[in-house]
Amino acid sequence: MKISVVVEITKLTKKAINYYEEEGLIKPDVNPQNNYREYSQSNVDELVQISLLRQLDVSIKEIRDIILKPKMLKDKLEQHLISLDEEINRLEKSKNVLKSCLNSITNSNDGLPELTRQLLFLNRSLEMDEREKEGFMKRQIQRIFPGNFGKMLVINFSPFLNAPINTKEEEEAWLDLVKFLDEVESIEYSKEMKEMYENLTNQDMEKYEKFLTENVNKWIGITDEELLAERKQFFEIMNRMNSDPDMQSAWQITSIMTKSLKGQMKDLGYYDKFVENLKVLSSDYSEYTNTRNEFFESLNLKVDDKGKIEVAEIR
DNA sequence: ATTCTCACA
DNA sequence: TGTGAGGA
Repeated sequence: MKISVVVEITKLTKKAINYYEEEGLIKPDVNPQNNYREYSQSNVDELVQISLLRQLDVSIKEIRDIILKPKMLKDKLEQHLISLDEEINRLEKSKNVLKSCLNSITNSNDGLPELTRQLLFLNRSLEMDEREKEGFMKRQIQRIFPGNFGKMLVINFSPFLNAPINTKEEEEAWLDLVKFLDEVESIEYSKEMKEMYENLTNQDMEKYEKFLTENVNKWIGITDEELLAERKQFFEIMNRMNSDPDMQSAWQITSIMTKSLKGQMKDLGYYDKFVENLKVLSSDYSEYTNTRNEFFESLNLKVDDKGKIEVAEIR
């Protein structure tokens, strides 16, 4: 049969059929009179097979190998599956990077230079190893929250900043986090806030760090009994504070200040971008912060305007 | 109608 | 990895 009927059967184009012959995938007879090809049924069968493999994105070279050595079929297809997976990963990565760029690029009209800057930055962030990531985050936290407050945050997060990135979700979270850290401006503390935190001494910070490193593990995988003990201890402390007027006023001041700081941090996107993404990146942090939040919610604390802490119920 | 070659993406 | 133009 001539090429036009083969086109009908196989749904391939003439161009493709000619090309496959040129590449040595089929060998139709040639009419010496006019150089027209005479395609046999087996030629057509081969073309159908080629067409199917091409739709699966198997390369001409691989198809040729398979035809030459049919034993290679399984091997080649397995190999091809792997390369498709790699391709998918590559595309997913591009997708994530692009998605991250897109949000911030829409409202800023800096155009191409800004996009390039972000692409460069995000791509580099994906190549960081755990050590670099940790360093990057600590530096940025310090930049956004200058002074002792930032130091305390770094201490807070240190145990959770070195989580490896394995899944797509984690990569997406990481990119979102990097973008947040990159574009957010550093915070302006209120005067009182500044005073309070800058009055902290190095010893204070060391104490805080010691306290925290000892406490982090306690909250991960905590048992019900331990939770109950924690509860009791907490109420005791609260009661002691309530009976001490100095403590009360101090508590009142800090509670007012942290409230306004929390609002500032929320406006920055600290909770939505930083905390949420870190939860995705570090299951330890997710568990730590969730159990702690549950714990404090379960206490049902209220601080009245005199700085007295209302303890809902003690069980 | 088909093939060939070349330039092009 | 093909496609399109254009001549034979």
